[in-house]
Amino acid sequence: MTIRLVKAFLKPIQKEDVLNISGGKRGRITIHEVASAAGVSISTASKALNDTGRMGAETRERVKRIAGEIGYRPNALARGLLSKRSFTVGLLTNDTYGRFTLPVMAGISDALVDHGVSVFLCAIEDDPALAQIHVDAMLDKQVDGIIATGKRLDRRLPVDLSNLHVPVVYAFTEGTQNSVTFRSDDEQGARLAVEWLATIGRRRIAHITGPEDFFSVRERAGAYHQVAGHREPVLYGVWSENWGHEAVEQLWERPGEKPDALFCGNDQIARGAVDALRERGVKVPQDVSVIGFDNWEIVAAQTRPPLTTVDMELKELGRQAGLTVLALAEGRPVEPGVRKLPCRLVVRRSCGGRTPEE
Amino acid sequence: MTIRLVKAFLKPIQKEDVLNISGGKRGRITIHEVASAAGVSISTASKALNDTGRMGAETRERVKRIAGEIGYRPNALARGLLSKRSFTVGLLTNDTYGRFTLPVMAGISDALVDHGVSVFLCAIEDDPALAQIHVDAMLDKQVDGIIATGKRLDRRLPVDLSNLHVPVVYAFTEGTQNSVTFRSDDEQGARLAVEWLATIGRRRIAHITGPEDFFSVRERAGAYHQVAGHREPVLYGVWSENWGHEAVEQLWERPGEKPDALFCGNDQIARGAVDALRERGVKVPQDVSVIGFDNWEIVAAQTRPPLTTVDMELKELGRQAGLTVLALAEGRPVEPGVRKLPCRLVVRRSCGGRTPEE
DNA sequence: ATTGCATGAGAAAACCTTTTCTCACTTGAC
DNA sequence: GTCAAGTGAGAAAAGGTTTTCTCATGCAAT
Repeated sequence: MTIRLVKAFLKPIQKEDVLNISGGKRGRITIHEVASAAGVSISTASKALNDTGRMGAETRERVKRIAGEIGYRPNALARGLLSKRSFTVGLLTNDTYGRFTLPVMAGISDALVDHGVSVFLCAIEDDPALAQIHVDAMLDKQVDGIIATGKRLDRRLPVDLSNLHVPVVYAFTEGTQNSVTFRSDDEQGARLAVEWLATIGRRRIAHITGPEDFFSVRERAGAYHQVAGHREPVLYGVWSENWGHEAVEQLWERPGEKPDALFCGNDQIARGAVDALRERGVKVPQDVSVIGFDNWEIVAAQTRPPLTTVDMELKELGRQAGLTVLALAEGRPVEPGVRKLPCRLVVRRSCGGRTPEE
Repeated sequence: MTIRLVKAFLKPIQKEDVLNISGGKRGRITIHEVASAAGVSISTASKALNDTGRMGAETRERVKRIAGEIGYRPNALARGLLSKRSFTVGLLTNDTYGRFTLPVMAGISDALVDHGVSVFLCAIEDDPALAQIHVDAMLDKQVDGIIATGKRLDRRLPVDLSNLHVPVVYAFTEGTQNSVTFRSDDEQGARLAVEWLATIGRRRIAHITGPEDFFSVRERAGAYHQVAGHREPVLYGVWSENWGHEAVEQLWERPGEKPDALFCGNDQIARGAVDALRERGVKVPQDVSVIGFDNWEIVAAQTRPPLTTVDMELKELGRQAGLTVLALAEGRPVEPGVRKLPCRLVVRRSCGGRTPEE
C-alpha cells in the first residue's frame, strides 16, 4: 500500500490530467483520469475495470471504486473501434404507421437493452433510394446487425440485404435464401379463432377477410376451411372497417340462414362488422359472435363490445429476432430458416361464451 | 504523372494491403486500402477525400475516383472518436403506442438523414430506471444530442436531462428551464376548428373533450370559449370513443335546443360522437357538424363520414426539433424557449360546408 | 550561384480502449 | 547464493480517421 501510494505520488503529473480532474476540460472523463486518480497506468485501470489480467485484489477494487466515484463511463466509440462491435443494431421498416413495427421494436429493445445494445430505427417508406441511404449510414456506423421488418409477410423490403458483411434477420417480412426469418403462425392463429367459435357452440361461421393476394389471408382462410368446413362463404375484400360493414350487408341480404359467427381477417374489418350488425339490430355476442385478428388495442379495445381477437405476439417475435441477431453478431451459429411463432387468443366480449380475462 | 506512378510502384507493398485488396481480410475497406491503391499516403488520401489540405487537382481526383471504385466508406466510429461527433441522436419517448412519437420520429429522421445522422429510438414506458439505462447507453455511444418526446405536453419524462453535456431538445413534452421546447399551438388549432364551424354557419357549438387536468384540454377549451362564447357547455371526460358516445347521449337527453355542431377534443371522441349521432338518427353532417382533433388517420379516415379534424403537424415539429438539436451539436447558438407550431385544419366530410380537398 | 517562397505530399500525433508483451520484483527450492 | 517460477504492473501496439507539422522539390528573384 505504502509503495503504491509513493509510486502514485512520484508519477509525473501531466498537464492534461490536471485539466481534466479540475473539470477544466470540456470532454468526458476517460480511463486516463481513472488511472491517474488511482495512481496506476492506463493498462492496469483497463484490466481492473474489465476483470481481466493479473493484479492485486486491492488494486482492482481501488480502481473500480475510484472509477465509480468520478463517474467514469467507457467511450463506446473507442471500444467499438477495437472490438469491431458497436453495440448497435439497425431496424429497417417500411411500415409507416408502426402498427407492426412498434411492437417488434419494443421486443427487440427489451431483449437487447440488457446487453447494452441500442437500436437505430429507420423508416424507409418503400423508397429504395432512401432505404439504401439508411443502410449505408448504418453500415458506416458499424452496426452489429440489421433487422428487417415490414407490414406484410410476403413482401420484401425495397433493398437488397443479402450480401452485407453484417448479420441480417427478417421479422414479419419476407427474407432471402438462407436467412433467418421470424413470422407469426397465421394458420395456427386462425385455427385458434375458429376452434374457439366452435367451442362456444357456433356452427355457421363466416369468414370476412382482406385481399386474397396476401399470404396471410390465404393461410388464415386455409385454416378456416380446414376447421369450419365449407358451409359458409369466404368474403375477400380490403383491410378496412368499410369492407367489414359492407360484407355484413352482403351476408344478411342473402336469402337463407344467417351466420351465427364471423371470423374477421383483422380487427378493423371486425369492427366494421360489429357496427353493421348493431345497425341491423343483430346483437353481438348474443346473436352473433365476432372475432378479429391482430389485437390492435386501439381498435379491438374500443369496439363496443370489445373484440375477442388473435394476437400475433409481435413483441415476442421482436425479442427473438433481437436475440438472434445478437447471437449472429457474436459469431454463435444459428440455423437458417423460417421460424413460425404461435399466436395467442385474446378473449374479450364480442364472442360471449366466457368471462373476459382482462 | 509519371513520377507519381513510379512512386506508387516503388512504395513497399505491405502484407496487410495485399490481404485487403485481394478481399482476403474480413473487415471493411479502409482508407489504408484507398491510399495504397492510389499510391499515396494515408494523410493525402484523407485530405483528398475531404477536400482539405493542399495537393494537385489530379491527385485529388485520382484518389476520389479510386475510393469510389473500390467502394470505400469511412468508418464512422473512428471518425467520431476524433471529431467528437457520432452523427447519431437519441429519441427518448414514453409514448408506447407511438401515436405521437412516430410522426415526430419521421420528421426528425427526414430532417437529419441528409446530414448523415441516424436516430436511436428508446421507448421507456414511464420507467425511470429503464430511462436512465437508455440515456446512459446513448451517452456512452456519444450521441450528438437527445430529443425528448412524449404523449403529453404538460408532463416530464421520468428522467432528468438537464445537466447532460450533450444538447437536449424537447418536442411535445414538457422541457426544463432554459431548454428549447417545441409544441403544437393547441389554442390556435382549436380556434381554427371553431372558426371553421362558424364559417360554415354553425351557431350552437358544443365542446366534448378529455380530462380537464390536461394542459391541451384547457388550452383548447379556452380558445373554444373565446370564439364560440358560452352558449353551449364544455363536457370534460376521457379520451375514448365511449366518452364521445356518452357525451352525445347527455347532450341530447337535455331539454331545449340541441347543438348543431360538436367540437371534439380528439378524433376518438369525435368518432364515438358520430356513432352515437347516427344511432339516434341525427345526420352528420346535414344536421350536426362534427370536428375532431389530432388527424389520426386510422381513426379520422375510417369514421363514416370521414372526420374533419385538426392536424398538429407533428412531423414538422419533429423536423424542427431535429434541425435544432443538430444546430446545438454543431455549436451554433439557439435561443432557448418554447416554440409553438401552428396546427392545420384537415377538411373531410364530417362538417359539410365544403368539398373535401382529399 | 544563392536565397526565398510556393507547392505537393508524407510523418506523426491525437482520439480512447483493449490486449499482448515485457519487465521488475518476490518467493521457494536447490 | 543462484535459478526457476510466479506475481503485479506498465509499455506499446492496434483500431481507422483527421489534422498539424515537417520536408523535399522546383521555380523565380536577387
